[in-house]
Amino acid sequence: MPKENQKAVERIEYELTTLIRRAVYLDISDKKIGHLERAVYLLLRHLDEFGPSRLKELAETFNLDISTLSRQASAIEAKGYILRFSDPTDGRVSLFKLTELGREKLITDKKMRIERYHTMLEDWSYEEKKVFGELLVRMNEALID
Amino acid sequence: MPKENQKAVERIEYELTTLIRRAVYLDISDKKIGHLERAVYLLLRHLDEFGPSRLKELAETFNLDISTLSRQASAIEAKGYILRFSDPTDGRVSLFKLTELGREKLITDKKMRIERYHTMLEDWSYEEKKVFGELLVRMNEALID
DNA sequence: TTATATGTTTGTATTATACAAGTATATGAC
DNA sequence: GTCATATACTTGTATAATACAAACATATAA
Repeated sequence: MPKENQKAVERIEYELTTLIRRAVYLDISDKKIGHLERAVYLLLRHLDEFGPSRLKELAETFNLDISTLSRQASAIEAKGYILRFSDPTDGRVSLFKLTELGREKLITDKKMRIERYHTMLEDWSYEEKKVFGELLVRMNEALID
Repeated sequence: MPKENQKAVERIEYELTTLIRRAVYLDISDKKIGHLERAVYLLLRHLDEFGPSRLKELAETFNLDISTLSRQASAIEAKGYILRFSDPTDGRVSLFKLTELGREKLITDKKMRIERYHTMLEDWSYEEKKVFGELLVRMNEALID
């Protein structure tokens, strides 16, 4: 059924475009989840998941210019969420790692975000949530290129 | 199984955050889909779907300030994609509608976007695409608040 | 008919971003 | 070993999207 397949893809295109708009807004608005801005949350999450990272790595992860990450990291460092230290094997490299405060902030924020998703999805069955999560993983793989 | 349910929600939170970052990047990068910027695409799509609209309506739809929409609409009007006309029942109101050029651009762009999704999802079964689309619809409903 | 409300535009400030130039360190050729 | 080049990062500058506030035009209601 190529026609139904076409419809399904069209719906995904439509709904994903809508979802991105709404989700980005939600992150910016008063109703935003937690205390951390999205960029900060993602950076802390990356450090938590992958350990100490250099600017170049972060820039590539987020598809942003190194100069942008340089400023972001400095701002987050100034807040005390991350710590800068020199790579002992290469004096040019600044590595960043989470501070205890940063880790606490990340955990708190993650909890709040997950709590919000619990509420939003409270009338979904476990099976539906499971399948949606799995399909999102595949969608993310597809988006890498 | 509350524990598995928890894991499923955590995964959704994680993957959606990732998806938004990747998708927003894809819209900005060289690899961006089609010719229209996301804001323009969404505005044209709204006019196509809901017919002539006033600024206030567009601003609410996109959760943006009216002044922002005022400038966006002027820019899109200058490109010839939309047309401004006065509401005959209320002289304060500017209504906007698609021009023929605007509709053509929208159709072309939508085709390209859908084509890209076809490619990205080519190894998904029809059933998977169908379910994903349905769950996205529900996710979007959940996001409205 | 005048005060107030509504819809839009315009002025201004802020923020996130990219690109380019500059600085510090490392590496490799000789 | 020294110098040219490469790499990692920072800083200067420009741009674009945005919000907020003030201004302006039109409508509504007392």
